[in-house]
Amino acid sequence: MADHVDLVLGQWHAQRPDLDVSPMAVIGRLKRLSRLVDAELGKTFARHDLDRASFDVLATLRRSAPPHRLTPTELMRASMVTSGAVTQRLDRLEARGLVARTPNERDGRGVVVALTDAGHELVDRVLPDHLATENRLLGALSVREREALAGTLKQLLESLGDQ
Amino acid sequence: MADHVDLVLGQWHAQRPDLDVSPMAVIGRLKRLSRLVDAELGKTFARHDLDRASFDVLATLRRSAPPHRLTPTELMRASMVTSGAVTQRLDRLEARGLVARTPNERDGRGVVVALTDAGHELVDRVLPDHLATENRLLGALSVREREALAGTLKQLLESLGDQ
DNA sequence: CCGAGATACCTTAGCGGTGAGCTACTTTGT
DNA sequence: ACAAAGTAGCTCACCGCTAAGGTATCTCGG
Repeated sequence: MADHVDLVLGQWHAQRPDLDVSPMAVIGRLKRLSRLVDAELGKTFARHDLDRASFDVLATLRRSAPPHRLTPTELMRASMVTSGAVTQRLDRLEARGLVARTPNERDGRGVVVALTDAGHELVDRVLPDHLATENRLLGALSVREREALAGTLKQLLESLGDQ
Repeated sequence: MADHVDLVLGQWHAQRPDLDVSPMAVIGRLKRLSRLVDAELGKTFARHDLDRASFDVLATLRRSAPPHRLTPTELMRASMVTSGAVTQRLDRLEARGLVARTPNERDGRGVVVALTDAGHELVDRVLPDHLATENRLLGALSVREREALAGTLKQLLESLGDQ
């Protein structure tokens, strides 16, 4: 069987046989899969009147130790977006009453973001659905294959200095 | 060793031991790796005064059979973006003289997009640099590991109906 | 204890993408 | 031959993010 990237590799081979395009077999598929997965996960979030960015914040707060409070800087580091993006995400979530900002008592420059009861309930309601979607997306792989894939991806992330 | 996703999985286990969050070991790393790779590839494109979107169009045209002409619809299918995005990408590339739009003689509704000489030269100049970057990003993996990874990703893409 | 530099968060202009909807043209079915 | 449906490409309002820069506060060496 052939996927889109196989076609691309074949085209390159025909047009530029002098180039070694083998890295594209991995990187091209990575990008393509990431896009497809993102779109699918987005559908699940939409069913709960959420988007990826908002869920990202709620989930990061939810999985932190009680009382589920983090600073915007901590949220920024976890989410790989800029500080401006975090500010805007929090503005939206705060307007919906899903998180609350309070002054940081230990640092006059800062604030602390906490899940509200509504935010806590929402993220706990979405989580099982989200995990089911993720599980479905990996349905083609055995448990052993998933573990091997996770290991390889981890190896790559570490080599690129993640965390 | 532990990467960011290992920490996330540990947090979920502590806060919600009832949930099986194992799919995140794959999907979380996929998203994170895709972001890191995108950022690195972007640096290479920036050195050539390009961005990912523009290179995507130029490369798609370049690898198609001579005379390297495609319709906007074909470009849309290859790039996984909407028709509006393709129009805007072509507007930018056309303004820079890297592609040219001509009426489609076979279909009065359509146009045909061709690489100009300048576009052809630019993409051929960027390609080796781009492939070197991709190769460097995969440096942590052996050839055998890369092939296995490509195979697993392909399996997933096919299961999700890619192409 | 003070001044320099670092840090936390926010603001804003600009960018590329989406999604809805438009016009023009082609295809299909009778 | 013609109406209906489909398709090609474009337009535009909106959205979330980035990058640059601002203000307020903290930290730390001298």
